[in-house]
Amino acid sequence: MAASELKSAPLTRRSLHDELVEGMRDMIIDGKLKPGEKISERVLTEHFGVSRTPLRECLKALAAEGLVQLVPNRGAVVARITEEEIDELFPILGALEALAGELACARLGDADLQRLRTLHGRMLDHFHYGEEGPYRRINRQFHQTLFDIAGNASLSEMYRQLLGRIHLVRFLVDKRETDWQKAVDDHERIMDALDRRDGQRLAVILKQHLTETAADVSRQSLAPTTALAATK
Amino acid sequence: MAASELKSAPLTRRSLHDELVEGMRDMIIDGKLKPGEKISERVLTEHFGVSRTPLRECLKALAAEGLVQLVPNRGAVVARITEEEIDELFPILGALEALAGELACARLGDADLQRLRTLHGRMLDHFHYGEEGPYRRINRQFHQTLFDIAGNASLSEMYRQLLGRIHLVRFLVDKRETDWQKAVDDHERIMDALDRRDGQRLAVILKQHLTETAADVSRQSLAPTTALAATK
DNA sequence: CATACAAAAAGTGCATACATAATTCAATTA
DNA sequence: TAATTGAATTATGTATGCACTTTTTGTATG
Repeated sequence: MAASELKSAPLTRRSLHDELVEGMRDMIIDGKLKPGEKISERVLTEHFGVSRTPLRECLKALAAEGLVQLVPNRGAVVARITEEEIDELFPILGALEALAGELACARLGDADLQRLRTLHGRMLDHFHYGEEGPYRRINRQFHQTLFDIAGNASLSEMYRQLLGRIHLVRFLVDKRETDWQKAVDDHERIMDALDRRDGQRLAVILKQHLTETAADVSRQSLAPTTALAATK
Repeated sequence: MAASELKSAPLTRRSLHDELVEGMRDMIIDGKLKPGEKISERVLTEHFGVSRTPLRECLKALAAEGLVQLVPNRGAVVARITEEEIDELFPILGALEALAGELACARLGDADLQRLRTLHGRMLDHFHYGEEGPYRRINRQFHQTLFDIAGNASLSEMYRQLLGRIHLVRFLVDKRETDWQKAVDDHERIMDALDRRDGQRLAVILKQHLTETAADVSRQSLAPTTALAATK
């Protein structure tokens, strides 16, 4: 309409509610709020310096996203992921990754391939030096890049959302080196399929890759899950 | 308000916000609120007989679900689906269906198979009599049953959510008989794969089935989309 | 000492009130 | 008459208040 000649930065004025969603999401993903933990409206309104209204709106949105669980008349708790849910979510993640891989292959440019190769190389380095944190960071980046290349924004968004829920297990998981080795092997095969631009094969590998990860996670997460529940 | 002496049904006391989400979802899916249409808080609070607070909470949730679009300082509108989004969503739906088919095949009991056969038969009948509405109803039921059999609640929920968004195009689509014939052929192949309990094949067919549907829809939806935008 | 009960405290759910941004519409001017 | 401006209206965004539910705590009782 009218004066759409936005001066310097009038854009930043997002709604309070939106910033809260992002802030809360980060707090949950970063583990400042742990799965199963009660979400006190009073504490959080003070922390963010807002009133209850936008905070509660934010909680509804996060609940729809699956990061928060609302209990009638008893407020909200950070969603706690169960073993069943893990078993459910990983196959879905696998299907989405497979699709992303297929789409990415179909649009894969030389520059894209180079970018993935670089990331893969850095992952290998971190693996050989046993640097698990950095490895995982680059790993996430690799998969994210694959989705970016796929060029399906809705798919990326679903992936991000699912990953957020699944990362709730990260407090419970202690990946062993044997599994790590297998993951690295998988990534070799992923790169190979990418090099050949074989979307079908890539899809199969990615799906299988995720299935293995699922088996790995759910095997280890059972006991700590219940332990956390008891945490005051 | 007042006398909440719910003797017989004490369980039903869900939060007001929850009921609103359901009500609004129905209104959108049923087309009482059309894509692109402005959502007036005043009108809806009067319609549902609630205050703005729970209604606004409900809108945040629906926005997270993708059925509503929030415009800062300008309220909410029913999400309008674009051609790009359709092209993005159908492959995702295809991937989810493929996964569901695979999982369902692995758990398929004789009773399940019988149930699907019955539904398939009814679909064929409706097709031969040219009853498109009933055909689609049973068709939805068929696919829903497939997801039920798959036994992955998270997958079903994602399917339901995606379908909600995709159904926003239903005001725009006018499926032709040729396409319908192809869909029916696909369903024959789907039943065949189910009979053989061949999950791999079923996955491929379902995925392809959805891809065809996507091509069908997006071809016809372009013009009416913009037309609707102008609707007062 | 454990249990049961009741009153108080705290917390949630919803409604209302206030502040601010967007829209409308009439009056003024070119 | 068309365009523009600015007050008035309307709507949204946030804060606060009230009613009701849940939880806690203190007290009495077995």
